[in-house]
Amino acid sequence: MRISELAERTGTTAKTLRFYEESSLLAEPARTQNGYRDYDESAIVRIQFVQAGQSIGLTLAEIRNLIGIRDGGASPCRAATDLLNEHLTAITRRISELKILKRDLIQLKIRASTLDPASCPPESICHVINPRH
Amino acid sequence: MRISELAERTGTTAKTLRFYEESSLLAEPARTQNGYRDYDESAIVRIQFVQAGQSIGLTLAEIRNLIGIRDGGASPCRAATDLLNEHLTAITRRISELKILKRDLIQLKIRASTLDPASCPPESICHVINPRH
DNA sequence: AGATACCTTCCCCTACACTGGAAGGTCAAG
DNA sequence: CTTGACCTTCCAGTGTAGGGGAAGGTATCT
Repeated sequence: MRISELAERTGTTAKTLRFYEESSLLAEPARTQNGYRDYDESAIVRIQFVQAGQSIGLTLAEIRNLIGIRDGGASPCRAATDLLNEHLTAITRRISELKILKRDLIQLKIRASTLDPASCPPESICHVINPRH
Repeated sequence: MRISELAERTGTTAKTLRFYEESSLLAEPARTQNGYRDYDESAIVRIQFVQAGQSIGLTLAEIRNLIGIRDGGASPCRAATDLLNEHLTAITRRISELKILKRDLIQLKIRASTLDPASCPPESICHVINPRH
């Protein structure tokens, strides 16, 4: 199949598929006589793997790494599990950072409602944002 | 004071201060005879405002916008409050996205523990990540 | 023969907040 | 007189995941 059919069947664009190939996420396909890329069905599975990885927050570099392990003949399942754990830790940390930030923003809002804009000293730009002044 | 002193007193770098000036976050300071930047104390307050904005998650573009309103003669307090509300909404949404992602990752981990890496079909790259296969 | 809908490679652009480094000027100490 | 620590401007690169568009080739329909 040609590139735009593959793009349509995987819900992406031809541009993205060329980019994936360039990024070693997708093997170079066969070419027809006239130089067009000619994919077989296995390309679909490969792209779905990339998409599955992205949907759980893996970067293309991490996905490429897993593909590399598989292409090296080994099973990437262990590496994948490690990645999962890393991401879980990072996400958990990120969630608590965001919760703290959210609390701070709410505090700032409460404080802002007690302040009079007219009394905001120009040199501090804005006393809502800059509570030091 | 010279640029490296200002950098030290605000916990940043000379490079960053030049970048802020270039980005219209910091007014062009006076220059000494030899062309060195010569800051007065007001620069410190300005930089603290930028840092206060950053610490609550504002982008430099948003901070520049608030500064622009102040420099236009108005009080940016209203705009700042609007920004606060926007960010609150975005952060709240982001937190729930991350929570969903976290649940998904945990599900994937549980599933992974029931799978045998040896039985992972090579064409699906990794059955931990790609549950379709 | 011409329109159109594909396809190819190539290079640059996006946002974000800086950071690195080159090439050169200035100043005080030893 | 030179060393070292500053300072200046300017250009380019970082990482992420593509997107825009040019210039040109190809296949099909009418």
